[in-house]
Amino acid sequence: MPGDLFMVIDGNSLAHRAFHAIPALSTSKGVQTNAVYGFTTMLLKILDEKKPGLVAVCFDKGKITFRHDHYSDYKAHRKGTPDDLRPQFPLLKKLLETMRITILEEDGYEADDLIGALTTAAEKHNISSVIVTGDRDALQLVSPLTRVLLTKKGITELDEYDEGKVWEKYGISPEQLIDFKGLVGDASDNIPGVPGIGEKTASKLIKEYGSLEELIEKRNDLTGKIRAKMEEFREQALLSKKLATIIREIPVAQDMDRFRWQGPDYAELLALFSELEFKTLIRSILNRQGEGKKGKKGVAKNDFEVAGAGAYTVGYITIDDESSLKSAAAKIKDAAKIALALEGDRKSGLKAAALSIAGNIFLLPLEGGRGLSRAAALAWLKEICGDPDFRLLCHNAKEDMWRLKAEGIKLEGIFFDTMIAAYLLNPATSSRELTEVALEYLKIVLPSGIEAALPARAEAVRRLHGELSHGIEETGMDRLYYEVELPLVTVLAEMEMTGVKVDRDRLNEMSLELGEKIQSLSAAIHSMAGEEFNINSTKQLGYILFERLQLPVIKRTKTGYSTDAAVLEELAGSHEIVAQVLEHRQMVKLKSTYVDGFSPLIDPETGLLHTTFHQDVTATGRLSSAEPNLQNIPIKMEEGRKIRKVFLPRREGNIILSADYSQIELRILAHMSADPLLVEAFRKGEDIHARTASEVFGVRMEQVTREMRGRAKAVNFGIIYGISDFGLSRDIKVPRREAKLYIEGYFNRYRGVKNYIDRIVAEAREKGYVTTLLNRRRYLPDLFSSNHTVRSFGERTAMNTPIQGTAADIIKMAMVRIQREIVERGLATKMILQVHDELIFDVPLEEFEEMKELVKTRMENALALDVPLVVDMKAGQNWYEVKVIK
DNA sequence: GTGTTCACG
DNA sequence: ACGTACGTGAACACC
Repeated sequence: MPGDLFMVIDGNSLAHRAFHAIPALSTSKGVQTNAVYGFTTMLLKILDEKKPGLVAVCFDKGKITFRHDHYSDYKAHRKGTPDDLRPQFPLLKKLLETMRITILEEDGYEADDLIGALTTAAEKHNISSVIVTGDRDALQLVSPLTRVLLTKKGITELDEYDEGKVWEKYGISPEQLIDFKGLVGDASDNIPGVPGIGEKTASKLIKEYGSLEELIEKRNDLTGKIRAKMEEFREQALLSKKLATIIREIPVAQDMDRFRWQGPDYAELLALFSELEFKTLIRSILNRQGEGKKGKKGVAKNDFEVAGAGAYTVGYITIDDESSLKSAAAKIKDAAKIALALEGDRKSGLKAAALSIAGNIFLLPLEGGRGLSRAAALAWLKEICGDPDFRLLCHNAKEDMWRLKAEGIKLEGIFFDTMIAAYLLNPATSSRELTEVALEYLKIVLPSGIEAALPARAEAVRRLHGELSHGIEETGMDRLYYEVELPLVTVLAEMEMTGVKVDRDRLNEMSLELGEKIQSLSAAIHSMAGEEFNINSTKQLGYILFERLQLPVIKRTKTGYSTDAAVLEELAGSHEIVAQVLEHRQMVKLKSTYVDGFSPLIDPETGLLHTTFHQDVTATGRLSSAEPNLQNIPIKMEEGRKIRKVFLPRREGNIILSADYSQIELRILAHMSADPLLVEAFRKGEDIHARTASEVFGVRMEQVTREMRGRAKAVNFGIIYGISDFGLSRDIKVPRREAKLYIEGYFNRYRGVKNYIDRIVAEAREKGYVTTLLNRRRYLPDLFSSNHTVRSFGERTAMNTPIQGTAADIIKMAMVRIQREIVERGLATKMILQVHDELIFDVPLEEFEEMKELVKTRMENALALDVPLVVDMKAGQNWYEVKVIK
């Protein structure tokens, strides 16, 4: 047994440390896990580093220890365990159980004392120990056989102390640390020590006299104040030393063998990590386990799954000649479903395809060099992908459509998209990469880089279909999935591929103009500042404004001065430089993000801009747009709005048609809350903000001023976002008390809305999630946070998501139907953009009247609510010129 | 990679 | 007592 290292861990200390080091973290169902997570990472790391043969974790047990018998105020000032930490202790114990690590706790003793007893026992057996803790008191246990690993910053940095290091750091021996503490005391444990003696003096005295007892005995040698203190407080000093001393004579740990560590029960550990949603940890464990396994001869074998108790391998057949193609084709033809995985990017074309059916996985290489030509392989792939009668399973089918487009293949039979399904099941998770989804739902780690990776992906997609389709039905999202999201995939692909025509000449002109404007603004700003600096740097700008020019600091960020637009507007009166900076900011934004940002993304052949719509990003169900983002093209400010002039119809004579829902979110609120006033206003077709003003300010509609209407409008927005008086007051620039009155006034008049908000939050708390009209779901773990700010955020999300999400449901339904109708009628019109509540079409002149009617009707009737949906139609020669049409 | 700012609905 | 409206993507500076 000697030679083995004994690792003794202070469970309480590390749990607290982990709790504070890891920001709030919880499972999708709201179970707090930050301390468990931090503890686990730390534990795995040190076990891996030290590879101990024996391990024990000690916990405090029972509130009263022998130290209270001696001193009733012991630890009186220490705060109790935080509410969010306490429930994590059972999880920690469960973790240690699955790690097969022995837990030690004894009534009436602190973890410290147990640790002391254990290491002392180990020393008797001549076993080296290492103590892991965040508590410096453990340093007194350091000896030739015992070291201490002390947590430094965070959870991963540890300092190792042996005797030499203690001497170096404190100038005294480990045993003398308790004498030292007898003098100095410890505020956190409420150990008094000797008042007036600090670290410096204590250190000097102990070095000179060797121990506290010796010092007290020879106190007459001392002089002045210290002598008087030692006389007066000598009992207190001795008591302090006793309190600080770790008791080593607890009758535990005679049999060291009970701490022998055999390594974790991996199956149980994976199950626990899965329950706690520790995905990174699952992956690292699976990776570690999967090392060193190789395939067999003949059928290529690939161990991409290591789940639970046993490894699981999957073989695949490479299609590399006419005969293997023929036999594969025969099997594929009869397959009920075919999972597809493609390799290659949008530009360079396909490199390989993998197909998985029940019983067989095929790899189809497409880079030649084998007994099958690329053309023959692609021809077969086209037979499968181009035939709507096959039931194809994909992960991110839209991306596959782009990959296949490069080979002239249109993907037809999309039967299931695992990425979209995973999104609906939990839209809040950070990534929908196949690797992540497979890990979560199949508990497998997909290989990467090797040839076998693609067959593994196809098989994962096939298996995921089973899991996810089940989940979609169980959560009542089948209609949303099969009738909205899945058909939308092809609609979005069509939109992306169509692209938007851009006026490159105008773009270049704008770039030059903006460049000149920025130049002259820069010169003016630099001369007013009296020096050259980078205006784009908030740090440098902050220095100029608040230090050099001494302007008042309005707001701070966590790293320095805030210079955002709100701050600058407030400073605009103080110095003429400020307005110039604001304008400079605006121009730089327009030039870099839009004008110059587009250029590299425009297809040089066609002059088309192809955005990517992401269907799996937002937590609410909205789409997002990227590379470039065409959902945030300026409109509010005239200078920016001009950018819209570069967006043209794709052919001369075509027209841009824009259709946007009027007040869709407030209408949804009216429907969901059934508030009589709100419903009535919409049914009558009233000006909703004016009506709100009339209700809140208690005046007749005719008496509503512009200002009143503006404020009411802000209140209406606020209601949707989860209003606070603070936010409203900031937005409309009235005192907070006044904002508060508006909100109260609103809820007084619109009782139905108030009830709806209360109801939705209560329901969310009960179920852990909220839903939209089409049953789209969002889990809200924040609702159960003990942090007030986080919890309030959860509550606002609870009320906003059903509204924003239902609006997303509605426009998505409209898109699917409009696209279907365009195809059925054989129209040449193209849907080109969606901007949350707006659809934009590129319409040939001869289809204009038909499309106007079609779009308006389909959008307004996408979903029947208790209030009408109203769509405003605009048209023009470019996106800037669009004007309201009847 | 993070923080700040700002464009949109 | 707390910090503050919901949802995005992109550019830039700076570590």
